[in-house]
Amino acid sequence: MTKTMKISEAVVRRLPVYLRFLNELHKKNVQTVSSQDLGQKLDLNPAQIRKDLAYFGEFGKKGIGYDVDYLIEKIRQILKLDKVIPVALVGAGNLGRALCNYNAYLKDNMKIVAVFDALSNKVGESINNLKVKPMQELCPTIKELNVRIGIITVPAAEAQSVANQFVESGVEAILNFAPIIIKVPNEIRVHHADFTTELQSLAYYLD
Amino acid sequence: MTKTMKISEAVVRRLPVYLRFLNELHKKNVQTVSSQDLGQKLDLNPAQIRKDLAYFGEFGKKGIGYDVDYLIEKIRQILKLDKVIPVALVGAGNLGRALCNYNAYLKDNMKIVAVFDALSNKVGESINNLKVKPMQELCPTIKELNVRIGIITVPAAEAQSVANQFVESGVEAILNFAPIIIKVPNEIRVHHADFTTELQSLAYYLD
DNA sequence: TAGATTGTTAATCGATTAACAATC
DNA sequence: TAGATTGTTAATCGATTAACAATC
Repeated sequence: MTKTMKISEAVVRRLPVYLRFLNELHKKNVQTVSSQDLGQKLDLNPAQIRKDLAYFGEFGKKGIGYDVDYLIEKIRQILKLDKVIPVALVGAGNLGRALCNYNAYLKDNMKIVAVFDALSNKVGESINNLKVKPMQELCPTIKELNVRIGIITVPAAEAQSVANQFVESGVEAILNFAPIIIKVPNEIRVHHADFTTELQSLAYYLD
Repeated sequence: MTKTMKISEAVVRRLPVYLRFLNELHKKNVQTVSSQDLGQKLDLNPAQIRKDLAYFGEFGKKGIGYDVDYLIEKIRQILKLDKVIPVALVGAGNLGRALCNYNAYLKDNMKIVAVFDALSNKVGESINNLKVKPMQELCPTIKELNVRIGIITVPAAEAQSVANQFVESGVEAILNFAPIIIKVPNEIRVHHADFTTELQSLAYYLD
């Protein structure tokens, strides 16, 4: 079924979750896993997991399940994590620093290769072996390092301007942590990762 | 339509987005807003916005739109943000510190009132006027301060244990930043805010 | 009154789940 | 062979969007 076909966002968002758990199984030397097992651990319906994977190919064996290592390889390919993806981050505040230091965890081929900040007292600081650069260097650096994804961790007031600069520099996708909806051309993908929204929607479920 | 009725998660997640934008309008002294305006700014269908709000009451005026201040008040009530909600955080690493310092932004009545860490060298540190406490004090402190929401910013390996302690202490909802699915009793609400997942699903959309 | 915009019903669209033949 | 589990179709469920009468 590897045809061209719009895969729903919900499916795409589950793939990294599968990948993460498969990586754990790999570390534990588990060879094989069934959709049943996966579903139980990830709180998902097994049929859904099988269907998700089947959009991209026939990765399992009937009566057996999925080979862990093979499935890891396949999901990495699907998510384009089979080669290193250079990422840039703007906003060397607390959150930005946290994400940079997480770099180690971003093993699956995501690598923050440049950090920028508008404040001159931040510029030149070292974060996880990266020197913070001034905003003027954003565009040339992004082009030079072939950065494909941009992360925004600046205050809301500056987020749109940073997004514009990312777009002009040729970034293809943006992860925005600022609490504001940023507008970009259709061909650029934006994900919003705003934890105040997350926290406030949690409050609804309090008794 | 203020009946008891299961409101879908998708609806609840949009409410904080509305609230945030309405707060902006309020600051600009805008009196009234239509679902049309809202939809355009937030990239949502106007009909959807009207429907979302209509689950909770009749907040608009036909031919006019919604009174900004009144709608803010109503959404705050719906999200239970009309009184202060005490929040606790475990894990005083980079991410934890970032969230604590964000406290200022959490104006809408979410307040981090306690921070914990398992490492003795972290304990006693001051973050945003809060002293980091050792894990043994988690349960008594949470009960004393009536903490209702817990935030987890520890490594994946410790996240489940922290969640268990939150649950035992009487926390009602958890926001988990650790890259692992944590298991809790049904009556506890958990939201996962894992940015590696977010970043990896972005990669899918690269050309 | 004419124009605008809500609240709500009906229509559409899409995603999840159940069921089962195929097969390891 | 008997048991397990996939891939996939069909059934269900739920969410989004369109349309429009009500009304400010």
